[in-house]
Amino acid sequence: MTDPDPAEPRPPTPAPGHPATLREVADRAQVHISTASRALDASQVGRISEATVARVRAAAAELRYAPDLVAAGLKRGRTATIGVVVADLANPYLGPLIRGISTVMEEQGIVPLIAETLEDEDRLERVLLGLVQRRVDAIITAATHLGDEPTLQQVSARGVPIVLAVRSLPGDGFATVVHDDVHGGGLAAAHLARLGHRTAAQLLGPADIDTFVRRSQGFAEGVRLEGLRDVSVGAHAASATLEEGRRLMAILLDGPDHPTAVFVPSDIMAVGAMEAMAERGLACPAHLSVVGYNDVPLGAHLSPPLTTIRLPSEELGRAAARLALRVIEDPAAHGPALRLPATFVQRASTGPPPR
Amino acid sequence: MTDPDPAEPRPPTPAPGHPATLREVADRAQVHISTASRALDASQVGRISEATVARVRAAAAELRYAPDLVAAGLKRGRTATIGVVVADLANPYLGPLIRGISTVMEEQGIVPLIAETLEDEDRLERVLLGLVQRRVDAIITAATHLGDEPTLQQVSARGVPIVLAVRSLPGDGFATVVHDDVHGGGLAAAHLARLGHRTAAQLLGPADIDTFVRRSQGFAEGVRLEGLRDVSVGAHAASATLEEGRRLMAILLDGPDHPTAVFVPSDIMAVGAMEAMAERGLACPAHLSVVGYNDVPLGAHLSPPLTTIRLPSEELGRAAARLALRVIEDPAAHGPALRLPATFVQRASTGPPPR
DNA sequence: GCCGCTTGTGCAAACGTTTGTCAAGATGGA
DNA sequence: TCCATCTTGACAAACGTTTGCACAAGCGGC
Repeated sequence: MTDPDPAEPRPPTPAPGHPATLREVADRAQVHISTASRALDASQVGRISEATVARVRAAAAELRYAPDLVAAGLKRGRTATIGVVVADLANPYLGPLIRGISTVMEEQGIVPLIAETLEDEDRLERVLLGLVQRRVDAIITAATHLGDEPTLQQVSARGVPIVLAVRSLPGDGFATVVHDDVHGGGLAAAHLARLGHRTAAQLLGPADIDTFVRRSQGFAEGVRLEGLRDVSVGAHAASATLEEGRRLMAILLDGPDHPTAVFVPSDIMAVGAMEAMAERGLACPAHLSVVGYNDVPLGAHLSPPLTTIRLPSEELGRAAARLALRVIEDPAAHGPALRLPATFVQRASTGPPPR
Repeated sequence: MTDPDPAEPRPPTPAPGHPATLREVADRAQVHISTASRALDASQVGRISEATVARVRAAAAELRYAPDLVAAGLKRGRTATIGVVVADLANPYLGPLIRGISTVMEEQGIVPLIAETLEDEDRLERVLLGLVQRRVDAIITAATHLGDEPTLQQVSARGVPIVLAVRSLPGDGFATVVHDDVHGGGLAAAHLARLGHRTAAQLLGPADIDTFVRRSQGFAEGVRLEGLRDVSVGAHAASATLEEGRRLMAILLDGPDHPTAVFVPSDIMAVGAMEAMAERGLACPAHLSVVGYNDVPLGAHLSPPLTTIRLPSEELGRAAARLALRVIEDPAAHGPALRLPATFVQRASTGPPPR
C-alpha cells in the first residue's frame, strides 16, 4: 500500500503513443489484470471491494483507458458490431432506415458495418462473407432478391443470425420485418377508384424483388375488388430507376389500351413516367393520374406534387434492430414476420379522370 | 503420407456448427498451423512448397475456411475496417459519398463502420471513441464543426489517422479533401450578375460548419467583384433544413431592402425559401431568382427546376478513401488539402431581374 | 479453537491468428 | 567426405482481453 516513489508524481496523462492497455491499468492500480478487468465490468463489479474498484477506475481514467473491443470480441465471441447490407446507398430511402437501425443499436453500444450489393448476387455473397469474417453479432439485410435463400442459409449455418428488413423471402426461415406493401398497393387502387377512374394500369418493378411483387399484388387485387379494368402491360423494370420508369410508361402509352390512371411502384420511377407523359404532351393529372410509392423526400415539391404511399422507414429500421437484438440472444426466437402499415398521401398528381 | 484411415473418407462439408478454424485446416492438411497460415497468405506463400500449399488450400476449401478477421486484427494491429462518421444519414448527399468511400475500400477488402453525429459534439466524441475502441485503421469524418480540432487531435494521438472529408478545419493538421466551395459560391454570384441582377442577397448556413462559411465567402466575394449590391441579412440558419430556409427567407422578405436574386447555400433550404416566397405571393424566378447548392437528386423536377451548384460527392468519397489508404501507410504523408471543383447547373429558378 | 462460509483477489488458460526464429533435411561444391 | 547453403516446416510467443477455478483471509457458530 505504500507509494512506490512519492518523489515521482504519476503523470496525469499517458504520453506514450500507444493506447493504454488493461495490463497498464492493473499495474498502476497495483492489482492483478483480472481484478482490473472485473472492476471495470459493470456486471462483475460486485465481486470486487469498493476500494479496489475505485483504485482501478482512477487508474483507468488517468491513463484514458478504453478497452480494446477487438480483443474483447475475440475472447467473448461478441464483437458489438452488426452488419447492415443494403442494395444501393444512393437510394434516399435507405438513409432513414440505417438511421433507425443505428439509433437503436447505439443504445446497446453496437456499431453497424455497412455493405452495399448494388443488387448483384455475387457482391451479396462477397459482402456477407466479409461480415461473417468480421464476426458481426448479426446481419440485417435489406438487399435480398427472390432466390437468395441458399446464400443466406449458408450464413446462418455459420452461426450469424440474420434479419430480413424491407424485403422478405418466402417461408418463415428468417426473422423478418417489412412494410405492408400489399396493403400499400391496395391503398393506391382504392384511391383511384374513389376518384372515379374506371380503367387503371400499373408499372411493374423488378420481378425478383419481393417488395415490388407485393405492391403489385396489392394493387392488382385492389383494382379487381373495385371493379376497375386493368390494362397493365406485362413488362417489368430491370431496376427501380427513373429511366426504367420512363421506358415502361412509354410502352404503356404507345400501346393500344390507355388507362386514366397509373400506379408506379416507386416515386423515382414515377418521375420518369411523368417525363414520358410530358414527351407525349400528356398532362398530369389532367390527362392521366399517377400515384407513386415511397414518399421520396422532396415529393411534395415536385411538379406536380406526387400522390404516393408513405412507408415508415426509420421506424422499420428500429424494428429491425430490435428484432436483431432478440435473435442475437436466441437465434430461434423470431416470431412471424412483422408488417408495418403503409399510409396514403394525397397530393396533386391524381385527380378525377378526364371526360 | 499414408492416409490415416482410408475406410473413413473425409467429409466434404464441415457440418460442425462452428466455423472452421485455421487449426482444423492445418490438422486436415497434416501440417503445422503456422505453415497453414503461410500457405494461405499470398505474401508468404513463396516460403512454402507448392505441394504443401495445394494441400492446405484444398483442406481450407473443403472446410469452407474463412479466416477470423477479428483474431487476425488483434494480432496484426490492422482490422481492415475504417470508420466513417457523418452528420445525418437522412441527408441524400451522403449516400453517394459513402458509396464512393466503400467502393474504393472494397477493393482493398476494407469495410466501413458508419456512425452518425446528428451535428452533436458529445455524440461526435462518443462515436469517435467507439471507432477507436474497435481499432479501425482510419477514420474519415464528414461531420466536423469548427472547434472540433481538440477532439480530433485526441483521436489522432491514440494512433488512428484521420481524414477530413467535405468539411475542413483551419490549419493543415489533418489530411483533407473538400469541394471547392469558395469557387462554388462564386459561380452563383457570377451567374446572377450575368443575368443582369444588380442587387443580391445570400441566406447563411450554420456558422460553425466550414462548408457554409466557404460558400458564403465565395458568394460575397463574387458579389463584390461583380459590383452587385449585397443586401443580405446577418441571420444564420441553425441547421441546413427546409424550415430554416423558410425562416431566413421570411426575415429577408419581411425586411426593408429587397434583392432580385438570392443565393441559398443548400437545395433543401432553397425549397423552404421558395415556400416563404410563395406564402407572400412572390413567383420564382419572375419576382426573385433563387440559386441553390448541392444539386439534390430530384432538383431538376422541382417546381421550378432548381438552378444550383453541383458537387461530385461520390468522387469526393473515392478521393477521401484513397487519401485514407495513404495515411494508413504513413500518417504524416498527407499533402495539402485536395479541392474538388464545383460546377454550375442552370435550370429555371433563375432568370433576369423583374423590371 | 475447529469448521464451514463468505468475500476478495490472483492464477492461468483460453479466443484464433501471425510471425521471428530455429532445426532438420536436401543440395552442392571442394 | 565434409562443410556451407538453401528449403521447408515446426515451435512458441505474442496480440489484449475474459473467466473458471483456486486460494487466502476474515468471521460467526458451535
